[in-house]
Amino acid sequence: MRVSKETMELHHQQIISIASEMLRERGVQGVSLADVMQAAGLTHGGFYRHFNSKEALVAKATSAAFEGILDRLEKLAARKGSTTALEDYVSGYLSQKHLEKPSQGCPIPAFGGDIAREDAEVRAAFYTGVSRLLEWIEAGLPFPEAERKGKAIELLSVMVGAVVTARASGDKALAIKILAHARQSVGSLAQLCLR
Amino acid sequence: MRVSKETMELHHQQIISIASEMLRERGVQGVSLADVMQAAGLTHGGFYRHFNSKEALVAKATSAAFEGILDRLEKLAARKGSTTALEDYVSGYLSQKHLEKPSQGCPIPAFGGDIAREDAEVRAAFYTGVSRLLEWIEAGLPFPEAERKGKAIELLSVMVGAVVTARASGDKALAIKILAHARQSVGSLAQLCLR
DNA sequence: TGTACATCAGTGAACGCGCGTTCACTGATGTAC
DNA sequence: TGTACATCAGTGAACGCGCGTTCACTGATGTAC
Repeated sequence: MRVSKETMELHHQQIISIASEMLRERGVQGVSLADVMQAAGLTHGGFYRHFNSKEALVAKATSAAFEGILDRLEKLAARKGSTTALEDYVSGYLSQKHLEKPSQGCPIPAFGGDIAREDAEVRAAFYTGVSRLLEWIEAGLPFPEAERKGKAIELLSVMVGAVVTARASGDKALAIKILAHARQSVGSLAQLCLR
Repeated sequence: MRVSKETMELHHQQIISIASEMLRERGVQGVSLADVMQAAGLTHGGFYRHFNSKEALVAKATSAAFEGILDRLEKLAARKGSTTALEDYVSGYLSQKHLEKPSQGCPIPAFGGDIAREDAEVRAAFYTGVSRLLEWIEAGLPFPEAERKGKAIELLSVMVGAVVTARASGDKALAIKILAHARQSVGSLAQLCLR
């Protein structure tokens, strides 16, 4: 039966929010519309009142995943300053918690590998997310402006690579070792600056 | 109809080889047994004379992907020396060709993200591959023994992260920029040594 | 403000499709004599 | 070495299942008077 506009908007946001977590846990092909709708307390038939296709949801959920993270990061930077915020971000990124709980974590190691196979809408959403994330990282780097972009890319690469490799290793001991070495590689940001 | 032992063995190897390429192109869930068997010139019904399940094939194909790469790398190191071989490997890894042709490339950025969701047999195959790759990288690093393991992990992390992020960015200009900065970050191995 | 009616969010069954897996069958291969 | 027969790799149809998507229906919501 029909629900109020407010309820519908709530359902809409819940569908996106649940999809954005499931995407990171199971990958694009691992998420089924029936599962998403059930988790939102709805039946799968109603899905097409909210989105034209699964791809459309994946695009929105991808944007939402990046936005959720960037909102948190921007608040953190406003509170602690951009460099301290970046230090916190990096240490959280390379933590065992992030390794084991992809649903709340970075979309790049979680389902970045699926993106090349998706349609233009999804790829554009992912691209925007990656770009904004790089800009936020740049802002926290204590380097002269000319070097920041490059250093931000390097930093993100190490972090993404360490998490992908650690998650994929399938071995807890090796995973922990990989994270520890990545932390060492990234070092304190002050050390990064001296390189 | 029945074929000779030699023919069967040939088919077996073709199935594995084709699966190892498809895995890297489409991910675990994107590969169907019917597609693999058709590409091998067979019908899908015969699959179970070769493997007990799709997972069993994925495990074998994962091992084969790493083995193919490690064989090539070991020959390269024997010919050019382990450090020069490593330089070649790194520059090939961070090339546009590797970006665009995952089917012949490294399994970690290609379907590492899928591995955490697979069964123990597949994870073990992947773990073995990652470990052997790290050992090969170590051997080429001009560092004192104590630092090598860590540096190998750092180097692999940057490379994996750059390729995942570049492929996922969905934007050619950004992808090229990411690879270029990763190349710069890795530097020549001589510079790496001085850090 | 109250009533009559059009709208449409959500339901649940159904669709065609491709998946992994099974199986009766075929006929060349491999083996026992 | 030659023959008779058992084996079994490969075929192609079939299975149950879950997928994305569609649709007739329901009844509360929102609106026009």
